[in-house]
Amino acid sequence: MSSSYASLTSALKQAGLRLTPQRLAICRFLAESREHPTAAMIYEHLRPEYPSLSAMTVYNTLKALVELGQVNALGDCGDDNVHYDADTSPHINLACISCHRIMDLPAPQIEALDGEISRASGYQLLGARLMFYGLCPDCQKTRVL
Amino acid sequence: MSSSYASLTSALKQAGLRLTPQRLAICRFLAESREHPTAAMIYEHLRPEYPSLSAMTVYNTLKALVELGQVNALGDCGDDNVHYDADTSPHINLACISCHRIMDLPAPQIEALDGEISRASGYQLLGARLMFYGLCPDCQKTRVL
DNA sequence: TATTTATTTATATTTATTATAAATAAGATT
DNA sequence: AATCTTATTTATAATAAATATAAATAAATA
Ligand SMILES: [Mn+2]
Ligand SMILES: [Mn+2]
Ligand SMILES: [Zn+2]
Ligand SMILES: [Zn+2]
Repeated sequence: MSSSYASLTSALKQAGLRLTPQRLAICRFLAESREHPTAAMIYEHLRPEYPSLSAMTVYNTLKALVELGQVNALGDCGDDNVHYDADTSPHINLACISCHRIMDLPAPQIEALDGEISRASGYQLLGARLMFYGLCPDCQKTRVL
Repeated sequence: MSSSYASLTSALKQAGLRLTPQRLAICRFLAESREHPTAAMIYEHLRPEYPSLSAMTVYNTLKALVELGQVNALGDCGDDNVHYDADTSPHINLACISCHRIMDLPAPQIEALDGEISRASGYQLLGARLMFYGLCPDCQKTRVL
């Protein structure tokens, strides 16, 4: 389950940032998307509705949300693009190195890990990005490699 | 425990790639390093010994080792640099978002996860990059934020 | 040794992201 | 409401990591 639209927008507001139409649209897309979008994907998706939208605004808003801990930057999944995840709860991201889709898997074990890692390392944990890589069922069929 | 020098070099050899002095030096550094180096770190470290070394050779060798499954590209840890890990066994990488060091934690639970994920998703798993982010004990003391 | 092939190096190019500054919008003040 | 002030957006330029290209070098083969 992704961070809700409400939690994204209220985090921005609490940080003293204005809830502009552009920022609200970016939050809405992040909250509704299940596809771990890149900055470019967000920009292209919103452009029809906001023709004057600039890529800078997308980058700035993503940066703010990441710094507020509302969004994770997952990094690339073989396509050289940084993918973002509005679901910051501990879960496994499963990326296909062929079609570059990223799906989620619930992982109850991970929640338990958190406490153990803190204890073992002395770290103050702030977030996790758990990526497994492989070939999705579809790509296993079609892939020649 | 990192991939050994021997397994890195024999993987290159088996792939039909020549074991040049530059490639051997890169493998040696990867096998001996515990600091999850970036391409730039490898380049700078080897330059005194190999003054003619080109950054392209570092990028090419890393790319080959990643494609052979001998090295993982962990992605950035808040410093906008891709870090590499010659330890491809399932383990947790714990990155400090302040000093950007990455340490390893053994995680027996992770090995069990692998099978469960395959079963649940139908994916053919090829690797994992497990990053936890936080503040290391040192940075918890000094950090103002 | 000569020939072929792989690799390295040097250089140019690409491209995602960041920086900068002007234009615009919003909020506050009178 | 009109003016002032600040935040935000946009357009543009700059940055820098990674990639592509091609000449130079090294290694393997005949
Ligand atoms: Mn996810
Ligand atoms: Mn590691
Ligand atoms: Zn796929
Ligand atoms: Zn630290």
